[in-house]
Amino acid sequence: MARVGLTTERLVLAGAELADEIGFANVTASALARRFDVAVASLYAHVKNFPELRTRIALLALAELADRATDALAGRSGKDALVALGNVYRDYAREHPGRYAAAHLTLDAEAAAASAGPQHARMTRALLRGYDIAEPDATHAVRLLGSVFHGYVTLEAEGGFSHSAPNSDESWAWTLDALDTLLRKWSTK
Amino acid sequence: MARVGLTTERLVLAGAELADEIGFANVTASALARRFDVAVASLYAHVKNFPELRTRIALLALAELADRATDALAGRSGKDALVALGNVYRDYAREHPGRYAAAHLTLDAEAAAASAGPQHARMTRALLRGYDIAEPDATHAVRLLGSVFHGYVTLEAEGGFSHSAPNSDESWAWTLDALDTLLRKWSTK
DNA sequence: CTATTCTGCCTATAGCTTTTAGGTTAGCGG
DNA sequence: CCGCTAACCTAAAAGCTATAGGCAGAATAG
Repeated sequence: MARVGLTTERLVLAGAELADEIGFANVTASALARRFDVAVASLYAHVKNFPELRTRIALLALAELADRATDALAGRSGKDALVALGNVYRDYAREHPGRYAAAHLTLDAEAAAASAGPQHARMTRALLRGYDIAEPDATHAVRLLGSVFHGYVTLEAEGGFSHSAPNSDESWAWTLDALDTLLRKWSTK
Repeated sequence: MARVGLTTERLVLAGAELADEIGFANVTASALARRFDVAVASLYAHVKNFPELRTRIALLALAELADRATDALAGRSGKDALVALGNVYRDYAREHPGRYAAAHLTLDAEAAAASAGPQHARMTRALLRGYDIAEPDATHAVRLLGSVFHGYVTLEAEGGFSHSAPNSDESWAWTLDALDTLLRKWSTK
């Protein structure tokens, strides 16, 4: 029988695409098998079990996000960097809703440590250097930025901002503006 | 055979409790049937199907949250009200993680309209009256507050803020402080 | 170029879940 | 006490995860 050439990587990537199409919660081993036109049991040669596949998709998403964030921050600082980083998360969530959801799968300790998660915190902290904020305010600010980015993006995805004027792009710009003034206010400069 | 006395309400309530114990995603019709020591098929006399049960749990959570928010806002204004409302969401999410997750289930249009969702937006808007912010800034601010509250609470639940000093309570207080100064700055007063 | 080994994918199977169809019986209204 | 409603049942179909073991295509050794 024609071999399809499955590998763990291809499975994870296909799972990520499937997540974007039908939602991360609906990514099932059988759906994945159907997509490769392969028996479900064949997948188990490449992934230990289904939860493992899900965390691998999460790790992929976190890594892709970290790549984009690294690019976006290169050569920028201050509000420029703030806007760029915020847009990385928002754009990624809109282009790849399933992957974005996967990125917020709760990982066990080892997986979390091996993931690009800590890198995200470091990048946000790096962004704050442009505002010159001392500890412990810097940590608080990292958490605030993470909360706003994640909260805005998920509420937007739920459709929370689409039912009334003004449109979401305006609120997003306003929000980034507000964060910038807030951070400048806390600056020790 | 001894009748247990199932009703839709009891099922939904038990589902909500189950969600808090094992996670909203793990609330299954069979788990619910086991909890009542009843055959699974018996549930279908009280709920049309499983998705309906999930949305009913979501509606319950949204209503409970709205109740708490109403109480919290009564007689308060300004930063006092801001802190009270924020704490409603954070405390609810920590006491009832499964219900909180349920509250962010994406509902179809009719269910969403019939839910307490819009009420939450109205309450946040009411809170802003203490800051006297004109449109369209008020709408932007409603969305910002929603984003911060939801984002902070979910990142905290994921364990994102528990791995390093300062502890989460301090960041939360700092965040509410920051929001207050931000809103006062935008005040037209 | 053949023989052997490895392994990618298979079928079969078991246990769990959701959902439908239809039967039985408890317990109330008359 | 009779009968009706509805609460709960068993049976069964269909889909999902996971394990075990088999076959044949591909890589490798000689």
